[in-house]
Amino acid sequence: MNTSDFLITVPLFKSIDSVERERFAEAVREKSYPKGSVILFEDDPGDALFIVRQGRVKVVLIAEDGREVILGILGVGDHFGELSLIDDQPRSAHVIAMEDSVLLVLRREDFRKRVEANPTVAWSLLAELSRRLRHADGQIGSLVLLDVPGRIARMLLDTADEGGGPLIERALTHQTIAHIIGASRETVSRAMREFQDAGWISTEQRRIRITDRAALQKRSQQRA
Amino acid sequence: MNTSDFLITVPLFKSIDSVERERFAEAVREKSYPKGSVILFEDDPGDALFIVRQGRVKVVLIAEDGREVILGILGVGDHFGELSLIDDQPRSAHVIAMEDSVLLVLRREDFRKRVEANPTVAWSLLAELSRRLRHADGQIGSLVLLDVPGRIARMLLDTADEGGGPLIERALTHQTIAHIIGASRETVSRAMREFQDAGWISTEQRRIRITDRAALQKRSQQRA
DNA sequence: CCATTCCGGTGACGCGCATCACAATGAGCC
DNA sequence: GGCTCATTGTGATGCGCGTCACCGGAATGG
Repeated sequence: MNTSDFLITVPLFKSIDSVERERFAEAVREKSYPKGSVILFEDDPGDALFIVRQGRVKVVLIAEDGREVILGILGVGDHFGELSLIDDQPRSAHVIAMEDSVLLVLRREDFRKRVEANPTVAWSLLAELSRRLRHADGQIGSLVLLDVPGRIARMLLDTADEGGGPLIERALTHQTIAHIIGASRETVSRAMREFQDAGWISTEQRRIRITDRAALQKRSQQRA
Repeated sequence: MNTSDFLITVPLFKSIDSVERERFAEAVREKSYPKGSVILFEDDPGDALFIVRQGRVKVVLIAEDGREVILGILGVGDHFGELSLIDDQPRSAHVIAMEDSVLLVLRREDFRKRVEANPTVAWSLLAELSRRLRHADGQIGSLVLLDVPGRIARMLLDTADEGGGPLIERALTHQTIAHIIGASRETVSRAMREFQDAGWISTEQRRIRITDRAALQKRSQQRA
């Protein structure tokens, strides 16, 4: 698949016509990152937008002692790095490749030119930032108002929703879930086991099936 | 001060000309809210943008048992409610007047029309959402990576920065700080006392002076 | 100016969860 | 297959902080 055809599948650009899409396609460069490599560092000045063409990356904050929080996991069609292009501030987090990945890179100048020529892209961007802001606020709420099992329940429901059904494929490891919800790996293990014993979920290697949505929903709204 | 003159002072509209500003001024309605009243409810459908003309409001999530998190406190010139206008989703949080307040209300249709006529406003909006997203991500990081004293230190530094000096006027109550950083009132009290005893801050009724910025900075980057 | 509500301070107690420490199973690789 | 590294399961221990309880003082408003 060529770059222009790929861009059709990216929500951010779905509203623009083929001529403009071709312009975007010409402006991007493709770059590969092996698993584990750092794509960009927090506090660096940023002058590019990235679009995931292949693979998966995580957006993380890392404390001095090495503990980390995952702010987001991005897959094919997702993009990151716009913030620095919009407000000229340094990168707000690290981005690391979770698998071997291929990214499209769009430099600030090209980005600005293209967005100015396509006002609808600005609107798509607003919609995307709104989505992320809602999600971030929800995370803050979870962290303060829910205990660890509650946060896990919430996350399972969210993941299932965006997956479209009660079956979660390619489930994240307990360690990764722990980094996302702000807990330890061990606590996640124990909570997931309890959910299984309670009959709320069932797991068969890398897959989680939600068998009692109502129970999880209830658990995700209150502390034990 | 008439509405149009007030709008000059609002960052969101600072880039538009006086003719367009007049149009905005004609499109808004003014509304008063007594202290403690709820301006909008989470999950309600939203079809208006609000601009604070007088007073202070808080954006909050509230759990079933009544516990609350404050996502933000907005003062004169700040605005809220854009998310629902952008993505047509329900309100993501409650907004409550912390003091007697006067708000300007701009309905969806007028908002859309005006923004389409003024592309620069879309850019201002993008910048504002970026700011909030960075802040929200920072909050998530704080909640996961820092203990309560660390979060307080961070908040004091942030507040001092936007105040422009080491003196924080009209400081928030311990209870309010607790709601913002996700802690209990008592723990905030004890931590603030420790900061004082350590000589990092000094407080004289409603005012906090940061006397050892470096110490606070260090404390805000690691756990005890 | 008194009464009521708000605010800050401090002790005691208990629990959720991080942390440490291993064991066991599973997955990728030569 | 056998080796290694990633992943999960589970016990023991300790502590940060929420919660409850109660106090004096400041602010507010009728």
